[in-house]
Amino acid sequence: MFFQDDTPDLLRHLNPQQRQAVESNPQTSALILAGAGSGKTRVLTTRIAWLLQNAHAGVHNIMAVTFTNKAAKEMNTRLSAMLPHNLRAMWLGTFHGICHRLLRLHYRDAGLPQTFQILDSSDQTSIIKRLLKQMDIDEKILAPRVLQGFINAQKEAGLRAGCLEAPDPYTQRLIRCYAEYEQLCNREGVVDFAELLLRTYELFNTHSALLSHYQSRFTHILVDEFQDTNKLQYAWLKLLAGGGAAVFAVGDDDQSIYRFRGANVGNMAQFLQDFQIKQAIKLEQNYRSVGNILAAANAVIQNNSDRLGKNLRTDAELGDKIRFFSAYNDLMEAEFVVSEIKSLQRDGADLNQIALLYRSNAQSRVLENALFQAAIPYKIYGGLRFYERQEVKHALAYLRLAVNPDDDNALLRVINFPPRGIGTRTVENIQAAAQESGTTLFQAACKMGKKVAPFIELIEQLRAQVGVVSLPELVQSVLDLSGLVAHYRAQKLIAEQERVENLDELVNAAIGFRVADVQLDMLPENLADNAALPIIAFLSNAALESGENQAGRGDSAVQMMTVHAAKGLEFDAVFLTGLEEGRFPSELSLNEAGGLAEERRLMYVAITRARKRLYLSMAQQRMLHGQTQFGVVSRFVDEIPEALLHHLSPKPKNKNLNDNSHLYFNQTAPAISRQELPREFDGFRVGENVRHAKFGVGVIIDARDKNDGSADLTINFGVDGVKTLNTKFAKLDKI
DNA sequence: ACTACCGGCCTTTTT
DNA sequence: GGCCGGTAGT
Repeated sequence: MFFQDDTPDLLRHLNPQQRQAVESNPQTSALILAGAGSGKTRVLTTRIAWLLQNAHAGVHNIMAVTFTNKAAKEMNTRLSAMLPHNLRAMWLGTFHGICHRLLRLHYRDAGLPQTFQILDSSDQTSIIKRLLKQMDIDEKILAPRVLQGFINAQKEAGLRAGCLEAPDPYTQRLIRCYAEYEQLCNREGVVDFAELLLRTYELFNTHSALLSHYQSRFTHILVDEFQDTNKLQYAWLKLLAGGGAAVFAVGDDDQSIYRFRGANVGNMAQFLQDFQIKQAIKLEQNYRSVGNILAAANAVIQNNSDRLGKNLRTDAELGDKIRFFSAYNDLMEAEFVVSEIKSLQRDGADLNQIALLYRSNAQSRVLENALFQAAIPYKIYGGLRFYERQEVKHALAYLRLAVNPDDDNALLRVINFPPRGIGTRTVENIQAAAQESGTTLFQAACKMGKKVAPFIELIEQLRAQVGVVSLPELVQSVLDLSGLVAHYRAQKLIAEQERVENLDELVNAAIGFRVADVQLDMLPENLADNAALPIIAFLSNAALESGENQAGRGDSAVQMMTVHAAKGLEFDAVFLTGLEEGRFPSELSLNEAGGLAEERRLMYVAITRARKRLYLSMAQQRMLHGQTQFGVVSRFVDEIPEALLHHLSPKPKNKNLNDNSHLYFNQTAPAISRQELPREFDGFRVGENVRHAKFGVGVIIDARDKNDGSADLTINFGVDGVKTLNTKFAKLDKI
């Protein structure tokens, strides 16, 4: 064993905290609390390089786990640039990707068919709908999404239907459905996302030789975004590291924003305890944002209790103040954003470096419209991704049937698409026959006679090509023989022609697909004998990867996305819109325990995306879901020290108003002035702002005449909540 | 069997 | 305001 003497090189660009993290004891576990913009990925990758260079581990001893494919790719790229090693033997991937790999390798021990397929969320939804129909349960009584949430939550808690019990009939029914769902998936050879993890966990638990093999192989496990792990992922990790592996976990409790899908911040404290870590290492030096922005972020997040405790600092200059704008309505808010972007553009800003953020996707439309009108290029993230498009899913369903005709979900998807005269009645007959004989739909359909014969014939034709022709050729066959392309081509709408292009793109994806890229060191004897291997790999990849949404990256465009989607990204200028009570923080989150704290972390994530400039804006009136909503400023804006804020005012046309003057309410409202004024209730109108001695400023959201000349006003006071006050008793001032 | 229209619904999102 | 699901009509 020899030690390379270039270690200092590797560490030269690290600050003392980062260096302490990278050089922490290679034999023990560590928790790195990495604040936003503190060089988290750099520490993670440098740690791996350091372990290798100092021979603390070989490439094959390392497992690096991330949450997204993007993060995994990023890490792979950085490592390849840093190291002379061949990284093939290192396991680097998402939790789901790694579990998938383990299940493919040990499918027999895991009790799965070799050709098992992965369900994405929408596949899971349709299975559940089918299940409810089969069990004769009204969707109005038990919503599919409720059942889906229940099943996923149970799996994430590590619980099978068989070990669940409930006193109340409602939960009992949920459990029955869960049990039925498990059977259905097993029969069809499909596995949902949570199942990938749970199966692997159970596989390890029941096959001790297998577990100890991997325990002794992976002596170093590194985990990114540790605050996002759920209970099952943590248990999985603990099990795998149980042989004494050193776990290097990097995370930021202040950026935990996925509790709603099972992420458990408590895992960080649990980890410190379970792995006997004396103290977490904190990275508190921020390299991203100017001083004022960082100060605002720190001020907001300080309102949360139960933090592990961390305060970011920077050596950067203070920079501009944070600009705040209160618009009369959502249209004017969008107008404001447009004019500021134009001004940034005049100053030579790169549009790619401008982000337009919002709490929920529904808010994007008005903003998009305004940008479009102003001819400012924009790119919206978070729409449908490639493999989620219906035409692509249709094509993949045929492909699935070619590998496994027992995939009922895939069969139902395309048995009559494109339309071939197999209606609901016929499908019901097939389903009844299948249930009767306990077979899959395909098996039942084969005995149905001439109505479905052409479809069966089509599937058989595709099956016959498996292993005979190449993957891209098979995809092409699917498109031709199924009539999918012909169907879309026959449509007049331009949107349908785009679908043809997407299907062509699918063939390209198949051409570019390398099995080796996905299933790195799958044991040859396991699958090499199976002619369906390339197709299975291609389908699994489609489900796990769902397709990059990054096309058109080259042209310069304003980046539009939800705050969630912005996590991990950074921009020179950030517009954070819709800062109203009820929107951000979201009304729905306020009802649940810990909901407000999570919204505040979301606000913290949003603020810390900005490098140089941050704009905050709100709309006093907003059209949402077809009705006008009235809003007061978000409490999160109030949590930012006044000294950091610069209030901008709406500028009435042809008037030169002092920018430092106070906010103008209702001064200019071109979009609204066309409307009639709302009815008066004892001198007040719905939508107006009022001031109350105790509750402060609020907005009237509803009014009701009493018969004595007074009126009951329902007023939203923001932080102080919604109150109903009578004009005769409450002292209310119009403002 | 298929299409066209009406009514209810609505966080956040990755795998 | 837009999507999905159910229903009525061809």
